[in-house]
Amino acid sequence: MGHAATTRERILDRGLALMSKSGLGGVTLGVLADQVGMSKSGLFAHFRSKDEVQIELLEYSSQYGRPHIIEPAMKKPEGLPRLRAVVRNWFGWAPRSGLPGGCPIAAGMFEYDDIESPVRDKIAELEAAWHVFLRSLTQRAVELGHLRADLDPEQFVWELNGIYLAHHVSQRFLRSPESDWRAAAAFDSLVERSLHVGKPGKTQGKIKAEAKIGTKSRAG
Amino acid sequence: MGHAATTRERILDRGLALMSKSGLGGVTLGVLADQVGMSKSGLFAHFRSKDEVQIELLEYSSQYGRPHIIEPAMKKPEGLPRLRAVVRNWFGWAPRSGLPGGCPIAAGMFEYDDIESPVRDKIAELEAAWHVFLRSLTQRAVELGHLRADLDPEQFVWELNGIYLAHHVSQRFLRSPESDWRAAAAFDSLVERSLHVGKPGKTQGKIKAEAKIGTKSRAG
DNA sequence: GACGCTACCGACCGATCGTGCTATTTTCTG
DNA sequence: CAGAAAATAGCACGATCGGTCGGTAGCGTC
Repeated sequence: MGHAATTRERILDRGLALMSKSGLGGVTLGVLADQVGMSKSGLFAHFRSKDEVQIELLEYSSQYGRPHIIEPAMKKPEGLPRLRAVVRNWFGWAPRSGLPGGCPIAAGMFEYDDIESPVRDKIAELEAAWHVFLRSLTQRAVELGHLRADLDPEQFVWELNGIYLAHHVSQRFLRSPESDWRAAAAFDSLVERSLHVGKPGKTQGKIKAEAKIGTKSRAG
Repeated sequence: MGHAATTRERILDRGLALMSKSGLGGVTLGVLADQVGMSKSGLFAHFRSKDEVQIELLEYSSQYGRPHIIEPAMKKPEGLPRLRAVVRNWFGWAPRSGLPGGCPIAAGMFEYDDIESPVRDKIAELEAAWHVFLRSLTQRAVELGHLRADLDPEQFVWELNGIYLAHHVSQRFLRSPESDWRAAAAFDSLVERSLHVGKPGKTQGKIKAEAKIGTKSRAG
């Protein structure tokens, strides 16, 4: 597969833009073929089904994001700096990388939350992989003492994901000019309270207890 | 519009379930008519267009949620207790209220982030109203001294919305059994750091600076 | 020059989409 | 019971959906 930069790539390129703009459901064989400038059947000959088009498109978008999000951050020192860099590149990566619509995977998680299909499985796979990656970064920051030792990396990533989604909505749906710095502020706040062991006030004590219980019940 | 119950309500009822399960785009005149048990044209006579069906469905879902989310919380004392109660009722309200699929408005925000249409406007309207409501609750909690005076209610609600979205994804897409307590923990953490005036350490100063930079660099 | 292979096209399928127009049935009113 | 009015159904339209099929133009190979 050295440099198969042929038609298939042209299809995926166009499809990526289309998916970003119109969502996964908006990627239609007819419309996509039109965008690429070939007949529907000509395009279809490259794939076994529409599902396959969508799945490859999702994979492609994931690969497409990597050099924009992960790679530049990998030059930063391990631990918190690298985590910060990844997050900075992550938030709003899609429009910044030439995808006019938002992150296709984020949109897909809402579009396919009930529909059972291989496309859904693909989204879940990508999401899980990204989740694991973020958690490993977080865990490394804990190991290096950048984040406090008793931090629950799972919870950290969970809340981080919330900030990302809020940013997505704030930017793409509400079109708020505040979204960037709101997200940055939220993230910094998340980091800040993950730095050192905070004074365990009564409220926090209760939280910890709840968290522990939950953690235990799922430990298996 | 006194008590025009009957068919229109039956349509909206069925439509609400359908919308929750299949998303806004899944609400199709044919399918909906089938669900209601009448002909497509018979159903269509009650509305001027499909857009109107969707818009009324969104409004209906908003009204539908109110007694499950807001009203029981209004019995709680003003300020933080009431805010807590609303949030507790808010997270996961849809499945808890008989909507098998998730919150239709949340899903709609991702589905219609690029499509310009009156449906989009309706979602934006509902979202804005909810946002205002949450902010007023937060502000009241500040006024009563339950939350710290220098808290930015806007940012509070912004982050709260992130937790809600993360919960939606965690529950509906990932189907994680953890979602409920993860969300509760995140919310408690958000409240906890909004209680008292945190020491404005050097880190926080740096945060502000970065946020400013980020905003500027992307402003173009 | 006949062959097979790949890439692509145009036409077409049955289904469903939103949406009109015209009955027909049901219900309300006098 | 008549007749108006409202509710519902029947039907057809153009468009689009995912997908199939038969065909053909270009190409390297014997």
